[in-house]
Amino acid sequence: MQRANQQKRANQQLTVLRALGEADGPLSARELWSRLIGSGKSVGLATVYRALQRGVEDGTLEAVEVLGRGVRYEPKDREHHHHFLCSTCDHAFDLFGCVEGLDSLVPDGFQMTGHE
Amino acid sequence: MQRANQQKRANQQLTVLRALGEADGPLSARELWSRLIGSGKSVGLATVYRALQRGVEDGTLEAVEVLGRGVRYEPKDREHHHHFLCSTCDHAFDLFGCVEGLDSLVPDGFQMTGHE
DNA sequence: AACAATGTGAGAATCGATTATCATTTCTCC
DNA sequence: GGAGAAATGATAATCGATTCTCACATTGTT
Repeated sequence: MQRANQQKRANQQLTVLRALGEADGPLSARELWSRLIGSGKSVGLATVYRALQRGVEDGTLEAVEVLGRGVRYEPKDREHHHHFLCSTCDHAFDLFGCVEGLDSLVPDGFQMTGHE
Repeated sequence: MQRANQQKRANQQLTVLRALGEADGPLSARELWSRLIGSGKSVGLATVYRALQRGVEDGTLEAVEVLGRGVRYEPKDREHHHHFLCSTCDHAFDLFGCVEGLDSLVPDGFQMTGHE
């Protein structure tokens, strides 16, 4: 029996999603996991993946691609925005607002359904 | 000794780079390889990787990231442009021209060095 | 031709990211 | 409190992409 030095572990999913919601940009599964561990929360990487996966399934989260750094996740309730990657700290941040002139670039025969 | 049914194989690197140059957009190593094989050219996947790698090293090629589809390569001599992914055929095409209004989105404290 | 340097192909090995497995633990509902 | 469902963590397995290895082919040089 050992429990004393083991912190209470309940509904880790919420813990995970909450941490993601507090981030200033999209996080990868591993980044999110690191933050959790770093802040003293004890969760397994697998649980983080599960939480993210469900989040995407039920539409709470959105998976976005940040350049060559793989998939990252963020709450879907944020308004339309983009991201930028800081070349100094290598972290992806939210970038609110949007560019213009995209429509005019679309070649004939194609129809734009969205942009990232 | 077997040679008859084996096509002449010389400077495959050139064959690879030429094929890439004829593409209408950036190609991944595998895509490029498939095209070569498909068009009757016999090259090894490893050779394609080597050709791309050297191309990037000597500045002939540029590695670009296309959404969640991994790294793709294209000749570096093409003027500044972007890409779009056809959701029907799942192929990445070149998109000439550029968007506007990016500068104004950059938060204070950051400096934009480029965009993709 | 002979030798050394380089190029090539096929497949094994590696590397990261993600998923699957399974023994436990926690929850939910009676 | 107890039974079964769901959640969790540790780690093995998987999957793709890329790199490595190595025997052999090709080219370049005398």
